[in-house]
Amino acid sequence: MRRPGSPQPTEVELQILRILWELGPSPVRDIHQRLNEAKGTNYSTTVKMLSVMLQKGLVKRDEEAQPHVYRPTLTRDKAGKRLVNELIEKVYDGSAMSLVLHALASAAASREELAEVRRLLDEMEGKQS
Amino acid sequence: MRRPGSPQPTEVELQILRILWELGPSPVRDIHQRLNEAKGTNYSTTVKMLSVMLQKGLVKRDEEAQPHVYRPTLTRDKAGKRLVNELIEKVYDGSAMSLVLHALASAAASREELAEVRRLLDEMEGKQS
DNA sequence: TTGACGTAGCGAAAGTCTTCGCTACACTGT
DNA sequence: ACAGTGTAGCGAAGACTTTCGCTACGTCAA
Repeated sequence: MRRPGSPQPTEVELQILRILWELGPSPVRDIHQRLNEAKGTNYSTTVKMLSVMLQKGLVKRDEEAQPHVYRPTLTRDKAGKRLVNELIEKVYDGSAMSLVLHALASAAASREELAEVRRLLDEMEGKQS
Repeated sequence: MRRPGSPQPTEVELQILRILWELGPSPVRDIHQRLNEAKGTNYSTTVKMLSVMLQKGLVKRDEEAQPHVYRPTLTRDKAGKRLVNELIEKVYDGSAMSLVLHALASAAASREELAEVRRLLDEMEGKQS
């Protein structure tokens, strides 16, 4: 049993969250269109998934609007952070750096992005000493 | 359906892989001891999970040895890389850097580790330009 | 009002993951 | 040979996730 406050999104739920992150608050129709393109999902299924997610607290909806408008309760950043922490915990036994190294290694990073990492690195070193 | 070559380990499977990564090739008994400590699993369950994992190709076993000795087919690094890629794909829409930034941010990194990241960064910039 | 259409929802089926009871086999010491 | 102990495996149950058929309701135009 997962505790109510921190339900890790499942596969399809995550897929729906991604759509919502990209589109912003949307009615079922829009969400469904994307999901259906991606994997041929039936409309009923999309509605059901959203109702499950609503129950889990992964999305909220405005029932005033007609049709209802769904929005994610988690930002992409928050969800990402959770999943990263989980990954670090589960695979790297808590060593975040191993993960960073892997991620860097698999990244085709742009110069700007690398600079960004450097900046963060500087910041961290500053705080630390 | 997952294709046979790349079965993503499930929750418990990952837990068992971690144990194997730590202990090295081991008989069920040793694996079970750890798993049981961690979550009170029944011996039968451990055996079953291993047989499932064997079928999926996540572990191999030496049946000559008595009792049989299990070893992971994936290194921690390989498994980690796969999961990181999956995470990047699923949550960050392919932007590895966002993940790196998150991971860095959630890391209580030592000076040596930060230096290590810098070194890798240098290397990447070198190759790129 | 009536029919067509878009939207919402329930409940059950199908699929996957995890659990374990029970059975069976191999080896050891008596 | 036999009981005791450790090891291996099957198959089914339970939990959770994902799917969708079918029903119902509201709105709009004829």
